[in-house]
Amino acid sequence: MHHDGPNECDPTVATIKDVARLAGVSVSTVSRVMNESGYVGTDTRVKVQQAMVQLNFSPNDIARGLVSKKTASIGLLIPDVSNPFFADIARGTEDAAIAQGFSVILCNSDWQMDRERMYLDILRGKWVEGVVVAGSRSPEQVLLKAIGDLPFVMVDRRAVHQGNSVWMDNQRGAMVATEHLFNLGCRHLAHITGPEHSPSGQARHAGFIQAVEASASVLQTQVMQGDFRVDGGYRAGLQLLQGQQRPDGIFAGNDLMAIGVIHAAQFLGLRVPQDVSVIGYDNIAMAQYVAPKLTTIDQPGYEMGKAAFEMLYRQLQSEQELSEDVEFEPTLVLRESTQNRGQKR
Amino acid sequence: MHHDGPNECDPTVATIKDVARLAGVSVSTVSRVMNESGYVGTDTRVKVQQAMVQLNFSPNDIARGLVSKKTASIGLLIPDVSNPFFADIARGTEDAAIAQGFSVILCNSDWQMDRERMYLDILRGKWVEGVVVAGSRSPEQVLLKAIGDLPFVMVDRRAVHQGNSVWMDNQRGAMVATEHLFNLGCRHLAHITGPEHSPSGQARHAGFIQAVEASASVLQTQVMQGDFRVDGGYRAGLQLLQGQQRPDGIFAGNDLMAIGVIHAAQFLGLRVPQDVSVIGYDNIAMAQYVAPKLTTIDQPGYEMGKAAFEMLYRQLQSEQELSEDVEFEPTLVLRESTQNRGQKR
DNA sequence: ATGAAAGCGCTAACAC
DNA sequence: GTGTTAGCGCTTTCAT
Repeated sequence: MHHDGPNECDPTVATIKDVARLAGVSVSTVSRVMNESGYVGTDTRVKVQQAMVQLNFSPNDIARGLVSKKTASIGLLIPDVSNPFFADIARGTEDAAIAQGFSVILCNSDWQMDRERMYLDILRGKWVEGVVVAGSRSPEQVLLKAIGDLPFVMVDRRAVHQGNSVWMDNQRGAMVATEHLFNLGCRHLAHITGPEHSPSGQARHAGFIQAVEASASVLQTQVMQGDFRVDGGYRAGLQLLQGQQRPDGIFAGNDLMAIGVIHAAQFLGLRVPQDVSVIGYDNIAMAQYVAPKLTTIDQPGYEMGKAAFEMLYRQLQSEQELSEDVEFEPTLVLRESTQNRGQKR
Repeated sequence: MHHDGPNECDPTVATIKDVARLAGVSVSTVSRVMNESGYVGTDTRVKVQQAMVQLNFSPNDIARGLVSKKTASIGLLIPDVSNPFFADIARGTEDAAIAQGFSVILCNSDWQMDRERMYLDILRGKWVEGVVVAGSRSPEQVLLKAIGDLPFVMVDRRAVHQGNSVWMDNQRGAMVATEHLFNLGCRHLAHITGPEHSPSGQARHAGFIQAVEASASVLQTQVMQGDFRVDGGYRAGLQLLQGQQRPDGIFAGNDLMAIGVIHAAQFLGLRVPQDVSVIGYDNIAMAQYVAPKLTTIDQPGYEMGKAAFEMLYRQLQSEQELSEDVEFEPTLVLRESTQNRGQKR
């Protein structure tokens, strides 16, 4: 028999059995004291607890999960953690999760549907209790199908059929941005969109259009396709700023592209904001460190991630699938890249 | 009996038993076909596979892990994902992990030892197969004790007693940075350090000192305490630049502080690099978008994270604890924030 | 108040 | 080739 004596210093981890043996009780009693379930005599409890510390016992969550079907872990499916916005979401989600004793499994999909599907399958196999999906650009039906019966909450995108998403009204945020430009006296507005299938990009585009149409004065407008990256903003900015009708106000679909636009302007010898105002979207950390400091619409990634987990957690507790969507307000962050038309400096 | 008929559309997930029943074979046969272990007749294999797809079967990794002691998951213990450097590490680690079918559990410690300890305990309970620890500032002995017998690799810090760390020679990188300043003709050098207990900060400080001492010409030098954040760099920069002996070259312990220094200089009406050259460390994405673009020492977070997982994986395969440390070369990234003393522009 | 025993979903000898 | 059986570490009735 290969029984290790309980006081032997063995390299293998102590199990509930070892504790039981050492304490001279049954495994169920040990189980009771760890879970504080059922009645246990004070003296036995003490004996067991001593045995636990003596053996440096820590329960095997895997075995526990097998029985209870609870793993105290969730999946976080995002396009890319090295994108600051998603990194913030990740941090918010993880903070909220650990506060409830949950762990989060990180999955980077790079916006690819097949990777999302793959991760979802893996997560299911690991019996995560739910999943936070952020920034997906996949068609809703396909995505929902891949999620299957996993409890989930969606971030940065509104799920049409569900009451479980955390989002911002990107359209309204875009309107705020556009109106800001208009209020500054800009009359020739341009917008640089996100990549083609980005829901948030589309919403922002729609907001730009809506704000422009709502405005009384006739405006000239241009729209250019971007990609949410500095380079795309730079290229679009170059084209816009060299065109026949140079815009006096540019709303870039996100901060990265706004930074690209500013570079383009500087390359062309144009001054921001004197010659052209530029506003971004997201309010990434970098926005306050570039020159000129970027005016933008704030998108609170950390809070959104936090809210997402909390929403998921509520779902898990109550067994009811739908709760109320959480909506964040887009707020204008005024900095140096926009200024009143004609204002000197 | 609550047996669900195999063709009934039940909400509960199919198990290996259900597959076995549907295919009319035993569970071990099913197990054999999923694991491609042992002999299975072609016809039986087909039957089983059909049953699997029909039931949309996917094996329960929890149960599997209970038996095999393998969970195909690791922990990633970092201070903060919203720090771009660690986000890059996270991405690199995750990419390398998923390539081997491993999942990574994200843990943010905020540099706090007790959080590190807490996460390590949780990870142990979840039976992760190993852990990648990056950026810790805890005393080595304490940290190693908390890690216990978990296989691990350390990133951004060299473990004294182990042969399992991925790191950069920060001291040498700092020497490169300092020498660059010196070669540019700077004669009054200043260094802004990281927070007190940061190993990388200390190494960079040491490198600065060493480079200065190695230089033949007598130099004036100053060292100021920083905190690795923009604000700390700003404050230190202000003090340095307003002092009696204004430095003509500043080596900031990281890029964030370098950006702070540049802001301080601009606030004081000083030009960078004409009046003072500034060099950072890390080469974060932001470095190329600030004005002037930051000269810095590159630290390849993504590659380091990738290397870390691969090293851990090798360890797990070979059962041997020690392999060779992986060392990355610090490389100078020349941009606009440094220039030859006296050079006009 | 405590123990015995069944079983979570799967793997791995060991039989046949 | 395929089935039987005994666990993995734990929870949970059900007795006692």
